[in-house]
Amino acid sequence: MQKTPFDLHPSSSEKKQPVPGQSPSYSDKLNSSQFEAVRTVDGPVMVIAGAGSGKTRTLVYRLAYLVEQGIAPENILLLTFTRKAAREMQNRAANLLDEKCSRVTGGTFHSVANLLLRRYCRYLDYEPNFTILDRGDSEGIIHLLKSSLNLAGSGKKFPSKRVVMNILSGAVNKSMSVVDLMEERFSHLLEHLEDIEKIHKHYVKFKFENGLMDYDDLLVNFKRLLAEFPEARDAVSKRFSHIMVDEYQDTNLVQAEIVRLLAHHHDNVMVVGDDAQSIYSFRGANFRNIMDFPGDYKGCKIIKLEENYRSSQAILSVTNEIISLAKEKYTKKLFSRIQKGSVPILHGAVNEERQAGYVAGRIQSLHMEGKPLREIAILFRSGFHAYKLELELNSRQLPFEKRGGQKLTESAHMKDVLSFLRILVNPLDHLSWNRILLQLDKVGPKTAQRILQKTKEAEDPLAGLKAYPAAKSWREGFLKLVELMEELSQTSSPAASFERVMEYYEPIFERIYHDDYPSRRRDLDQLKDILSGYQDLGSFIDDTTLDPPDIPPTDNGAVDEDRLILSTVHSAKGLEWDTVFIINLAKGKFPSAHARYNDELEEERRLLYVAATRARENLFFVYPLETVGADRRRTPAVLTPFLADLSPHVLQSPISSGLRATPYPGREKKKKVQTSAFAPGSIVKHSFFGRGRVIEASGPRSIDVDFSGHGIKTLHLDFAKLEICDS
DNA sequence: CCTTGGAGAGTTTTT
DNA sequence: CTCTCCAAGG
Repeated sequence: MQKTPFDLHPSSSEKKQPVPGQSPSYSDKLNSSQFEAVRTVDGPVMVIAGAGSGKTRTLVYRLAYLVEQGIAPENILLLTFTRKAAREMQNRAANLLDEKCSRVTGGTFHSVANLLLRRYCRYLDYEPNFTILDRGDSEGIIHLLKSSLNLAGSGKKFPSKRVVMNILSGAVNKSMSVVDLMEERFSHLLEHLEDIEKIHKHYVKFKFENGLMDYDDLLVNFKRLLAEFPEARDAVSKRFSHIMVDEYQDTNLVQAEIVRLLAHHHDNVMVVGDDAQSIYSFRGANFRNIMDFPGDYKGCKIIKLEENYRSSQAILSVTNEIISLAKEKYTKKLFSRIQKGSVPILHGAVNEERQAGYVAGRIQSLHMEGKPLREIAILFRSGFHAYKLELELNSRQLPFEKRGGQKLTESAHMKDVLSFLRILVNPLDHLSWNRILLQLDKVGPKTAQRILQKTKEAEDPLAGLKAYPAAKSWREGFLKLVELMEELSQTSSPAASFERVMEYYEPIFERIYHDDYPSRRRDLDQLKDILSGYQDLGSFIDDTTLDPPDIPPTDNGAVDEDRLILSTVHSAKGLEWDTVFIINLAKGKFPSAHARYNDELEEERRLLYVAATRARENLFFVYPLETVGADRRRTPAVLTPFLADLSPHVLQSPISSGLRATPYPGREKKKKVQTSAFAPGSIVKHSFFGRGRVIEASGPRSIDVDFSGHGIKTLHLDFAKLEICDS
């Protein structure tokens, strides 16, 4: 695994001269807006870059341009959404100009925060060997706290660790207090407010005492470092004279503040983004950041990129319509000069099996016409939506690769192994210790806690562990563990440690996962391969949480096999294919049934926009007319409202296939409820909020309703299940 | 206090 | 389906 160089104190004797003769001819390769963005070196710039408008190209050329202007690559900071994106841009800039470009500091906010915190965290009373927690780890701590605080009782319907984490993390990412967030989004759980606050307090304490940081801490602590310790801020911010931020619409408030602090001395910041593609608000992303940028940076230059170089005009006609119904946006209209390709197709299949059959069939004919499979993608809202399709593709022997969803290091057996390695780096990590102790037969949560309590009191943890009076029933296993830990403290190379851990873990592994350990073993082998690329255990551990590898496709030895891509829309961001299928475009699936509030539905709309703008030539919208719920009950499905009202000419809808359940004439405006049906003051009933009183129409298709106990909600008539009650 | 089996529930998206 | 929770047995 190629690591990004990140030396904070580079030898300052770096040559800063442009390489003659190698300069790319910028103005030939860029349109005028792009060129303008590239050559603006100093001062704040905001680039509003529509989908496919050459955003990455602009960033890459600007990177090269800055270096050519004599700015040392080490002084440039490139913040991107994924580490892969950063790497790609660095490489492309290096190809364009000079190898030096790959020495630019690049990565996600989280990875950059991590690298700097490793160096400066002593200001915050953290030791530099802190461990980063992933989502599952955080929930594990919540679970421990729930039991130790006696909140897990059977009678109490206390929210699950997952929900608790949603609340705690949501509060950080939205820069809100727990109370405020709960009142706004979790009002049905307000009765547990006190206990949740209590868990919160202990959670923060636990992390601090054990040298742990979760994803949110990386950002928050980084911000604190910059805001509260001028010495550290000056050191860091002087280091980066020029900052570029990609996907700015998906940053949250904390991240925006980090940028503000980093640019404190010079304001040399370029942010690039597209408000229409903001799809991470569940993680606290706030496209207000992009709206507010010009106000926060005096003299900001705004540049819009509106020419699309990716998709045919036929595709853009649909996507422009989809997004035109959005509530709030920077107005821009994308256009394209690409005329090839046909009008996008809307297809309703009788059920999900037929939907899968339709997609697979279409793909087979495209493939037969000579289209490589890797140029075709199938996109969906959630990972499990592709389940039936995967079966179908398997039975037709169409090779595919699924992206998004479960990560390699998220499964239990992987966490088991990683726990040992984590402890080697950070012996205070009691979450990992706990996990290891629970692997012992006859040791459960209570015993594990007692052992840990003793170790904590001891001066030397390992000696403390060794001295613990083990009960007969589990003594044997315990001694093996002690032996392992003693030996591990002697080993030096990560690979050797791993070997030794596996030797110990193997029998435990087979006992714990006796049902299916053979299939899990593949993952462990995979982990070994990845580890072999590292010299330093610490950075390996970091990467398993900051850049967790996807579960690799199960190919039969063929490395470069031509494969279809199956992906969630989120994971497809920034990518493009000749042909794109978007499946399960039915109400309750896309938009997700979880999106209830108006702003959540707006985000679902943008999500569909992102999905559709991935296509270059061919675009298929597919939906089933019937779905099967969790209880195997078949329920009729309806086309997603985002596509229901588009102009007839932008979509091709093959009625001839005879699959359209509701014939056109019948489904005119008649079925749609108008806002006028809800007079202010009338009483309505909502499936989730109960009874409420209508206040007013807040938009063409939405009304504000006051629900006792839930407050005032804005409801969209196309989505909300509302009944009018006689008052 | 631990294990185990069975029933139940709840399923987004990612760093 | 897959985790999670619970109750009974050891």
